[in-house]
Amino acid sequence: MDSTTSTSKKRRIMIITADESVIEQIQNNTNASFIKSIVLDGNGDNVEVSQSNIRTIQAEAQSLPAKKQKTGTLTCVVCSSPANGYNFDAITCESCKAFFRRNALKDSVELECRRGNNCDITIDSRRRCGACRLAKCLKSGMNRDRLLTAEQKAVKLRKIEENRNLTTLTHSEPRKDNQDEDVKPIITAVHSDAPSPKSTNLLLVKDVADLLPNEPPSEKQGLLSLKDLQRVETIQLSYEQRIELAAREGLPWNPTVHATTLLDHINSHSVTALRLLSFFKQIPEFNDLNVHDRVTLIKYNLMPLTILNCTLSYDVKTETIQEAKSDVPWDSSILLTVHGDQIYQRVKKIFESFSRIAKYDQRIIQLALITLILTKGFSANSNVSEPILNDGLAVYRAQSYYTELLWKYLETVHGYGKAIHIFNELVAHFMSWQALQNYLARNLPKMLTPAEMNDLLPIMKSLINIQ
DNA sequence: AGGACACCGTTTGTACTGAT
DNA sequence: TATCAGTACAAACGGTGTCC
Ligand SMILES: [Zn+2]
Ligand SMILES: [Zn+2]
Repeated sequence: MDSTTSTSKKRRIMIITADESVIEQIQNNTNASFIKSIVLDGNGDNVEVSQSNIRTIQAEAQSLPAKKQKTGTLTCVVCSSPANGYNFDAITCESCKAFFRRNALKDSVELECRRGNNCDITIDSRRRCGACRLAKCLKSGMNRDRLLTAEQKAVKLRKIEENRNLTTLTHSEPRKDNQDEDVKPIITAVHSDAPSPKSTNLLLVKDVADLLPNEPPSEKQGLLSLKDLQRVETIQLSYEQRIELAAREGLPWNPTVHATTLLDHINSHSVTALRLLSFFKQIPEFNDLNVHDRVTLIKYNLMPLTILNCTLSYDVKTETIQEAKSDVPWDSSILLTVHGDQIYQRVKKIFESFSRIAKYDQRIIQLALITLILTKGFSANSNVSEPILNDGLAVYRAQSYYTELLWKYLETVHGYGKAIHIFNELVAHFMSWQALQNYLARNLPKMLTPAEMNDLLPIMKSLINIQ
């Protein structure tokens, strides 16, 4: 583009470009009040873009300082009002930025055009139709992915809060019993601009509210960094991808087939196990371990993790577990018939406890799964001697990393108090599960006839550890 | 019937904050 | 320092009820 010289009173701007957004940028490149009058002028009859491609603009007599020019050079690609820079990957004005932040995740039901989905969006008409404005935002290159997720917002908030605490602590001597109640604003603040109660985007509101700290952690350090959060997100994705990955490598059992006998049930479990394995294989620290150690960890730790793993696919309503859409859902009745009511109730209690955590935040369970698969001697079965790890240090390092990640995630996202509570719950119930699981593992082979033992899938044979 | 107007929840625009 | 997410808050909007 070219902008030619200007006399003291007039400036002529010529735009030569195929990029409409550039044209729009240049269109309104002087001080806002003046631009407004120009736009109003042409807008009475719905300006067509071509008409304003080349436009003569009179600059105000007063000389504009350089800084003014700098902030006024850009034009919103959505509505053509003055812009400052990129917002969500497009050059937009502040109001389109705010609009996009508030509406980008709404669907066509919440934002519906009352005309023909082709409303013109200008600085004056932009607020007349949210649907078309959002459509134009997206068409103009604004990117939903640039919105921070609830978790990311919580992380950011925590960081700010942490900094505040730190600076106030270092600046003023800590007073003992301070009755001042100026901690609140942070908490109320988040809600004020959140979607209103009427909006259906309640999930987000709830998320953010839940994520807020209840009490400031006395800890000064060790909160989740953005990288950490991305890692957690990747882990969640890996977990979701396990189904497809496992399917690609081939399953020894058809998960769409209903299992009737105990043998069938056990064999059908190979699908769950292989999927879980596919999840772990996506974890770099796990995958980098040497083969022997990997096999050892899987062989001794995978099956006990089933109870945790299943909570992620548990449907509270139907009380069934279903990992993939096409899978046959199954329930706990087999446990009751095989192990009896007493055992069943104990397992159920533990399961429900984990299930509550899973329902609260699946990522906690996913991180716990990784932490626990990396836990040496986890099966704690005195009868079976577990092989020694080749590179125990690497396993230990990986395990510490994920333990810490889990803790940081818990503390940052759910707050210190909740983190303690959840962590306690996880550990306590897992310890009782260990004991119970040992008992079950020892009993299971007794329930099968020798012939059935023979029909066990090889993978299940090795996972159940018979011999 | 209908215009003027207060009321009130929602939406929008803008100033400002803070991390990177 | 510049940039770009976010929050805070006030103005604008739009639907509703009330009075005349
Ligand atoms: Zn705009
Ligand atoms: Zn429209």
